[in-house]
Amino acid sequence: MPIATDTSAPRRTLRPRNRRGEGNHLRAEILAAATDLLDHGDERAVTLRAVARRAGISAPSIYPHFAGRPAIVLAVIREAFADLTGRLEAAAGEDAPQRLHAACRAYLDFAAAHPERYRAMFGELARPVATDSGTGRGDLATLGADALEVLSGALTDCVTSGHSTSTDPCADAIALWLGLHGLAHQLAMAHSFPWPADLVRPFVASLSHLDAADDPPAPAPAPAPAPAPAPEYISTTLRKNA
Amino acid sequence: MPIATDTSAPRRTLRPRNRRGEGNHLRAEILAAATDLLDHGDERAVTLRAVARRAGISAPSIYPHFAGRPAIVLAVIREAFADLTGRLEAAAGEDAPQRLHAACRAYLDFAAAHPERYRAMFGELARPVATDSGTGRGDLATLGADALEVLSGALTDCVTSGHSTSTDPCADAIALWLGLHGLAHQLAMAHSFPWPADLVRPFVASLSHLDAADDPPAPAPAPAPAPAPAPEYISTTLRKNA
DNA sequence: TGTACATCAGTGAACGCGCGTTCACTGATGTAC
DNA sequence: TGTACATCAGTGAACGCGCGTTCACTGATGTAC
Repeated sequence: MPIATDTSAPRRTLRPRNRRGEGNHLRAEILAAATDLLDHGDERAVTLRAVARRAGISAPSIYPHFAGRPAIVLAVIREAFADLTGRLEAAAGEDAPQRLHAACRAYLDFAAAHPERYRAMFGELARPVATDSGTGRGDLATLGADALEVLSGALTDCVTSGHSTSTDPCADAIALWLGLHGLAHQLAMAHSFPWPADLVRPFVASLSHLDAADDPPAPAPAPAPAPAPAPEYISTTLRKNA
Repeated sequence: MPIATDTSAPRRTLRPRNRRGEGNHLRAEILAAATDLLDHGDERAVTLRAVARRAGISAPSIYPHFAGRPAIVLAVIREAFADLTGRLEAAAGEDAPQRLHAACRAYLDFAAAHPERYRAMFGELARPVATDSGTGRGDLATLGADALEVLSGALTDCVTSGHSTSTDPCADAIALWLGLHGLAHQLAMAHSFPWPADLVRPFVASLSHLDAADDPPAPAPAPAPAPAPAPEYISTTLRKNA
């Protein structure tokens, strides 16, 4: 069996070449092709040649725009973090708790909509920076911080407006994000979304120490809320311990 | 630049062949070699030929023991889940809350000790089962459930023994595991461990609704506990919002 | 006890493949004169 | 306005590599007689 399996796309179209002076348009197309490959496969599918095929260009045409394969992946990740941060900032609500909830949902929606992308983002963040130094991976941490800061700020707003009883918003912001990350990773794993909203809401509320009065009453506060679309190894355990 | 970078191990030793009838000993050695490669690189480093090199055998010698590369990875993951479950079950304590805390620490220690392994475990769990059906990936979910059930059971014990005020241990077991997973993933990313224990403890206690009286007093309950070894994008955010 | 033989454990060479990267090139297009 | 030219955008062929997998094989070892 050959290594790659995507032999179905020999060349998408006879792509018209950019006009003189607009060569950098190709950079965005390469990035889009790489993101597409990541979303519909996994990180291993993002090879230089596969990206070139997807973009409808020859492989060497990538080099004027990216130093090589790692540079492409890095750019995809960087763009994804910027996208995530933008979505978090765009989350709106009438008051601070609603804004916090909206931001959390935006975070989880992002992970659910682009599971492999989300995994790759934090996977790349995970690698020790020393692997290939000097390629500008340091600012990935900054990008992660930008996204996290939005959440952290929303929680702080809840505290200052009196909607959260958190006595240590500093630590609770960490806890909230850790919880969201666990949940998001879980959402990225379980391809059966949408996830029931009544799992997310109390989870966020609990970690944020939000007043229960701020929450709309849950549709069914039964002891066993029957998490139907949950992945097997969650629902199995629940059934055993319920 | 070539694809793989590990050219430093042409052949470890002239490995003596197993005696007649003991050929299946090699299976364990192959598994150990693959696990070793995973721990010291990433999942992409686990190629069939690299495993063979590490094990000191020729590449075709793997086939009597494993159907191919995916089968090796799958076996590594399966073994890792069994290992994790065993560690959780071995966690001891004088009462239910201590057992729960010990299990949580064992969980996090596992992730911190074998970051790439931990990531690969849940990464493999994440892939849709339909990718290569019939290769026995279904029971991965069962393995995940086994590990989770230990945690879930420990939390239930806390409730029945009156140490947890959780009114919905079913949902809280999910929340606890999600939080742990987020924390574990974070630990797997931040290579600077040991993580401060006073971050984990309140986190677990909060998610488990443990009575505060059960906890030993924190060493320094200052508002800003100065999470020194935290990864940059956490500590940065904290500093900004502190 | 000796010997032929079946089986086991593992090897070495070879295959075709996709990969990353290089090199010299081609044709279009804007610009200087 | 016309024309030579520099530059730009991108190509096609080729390289050496490691990969997964196959095939026929080799030598040791236990076993039947």
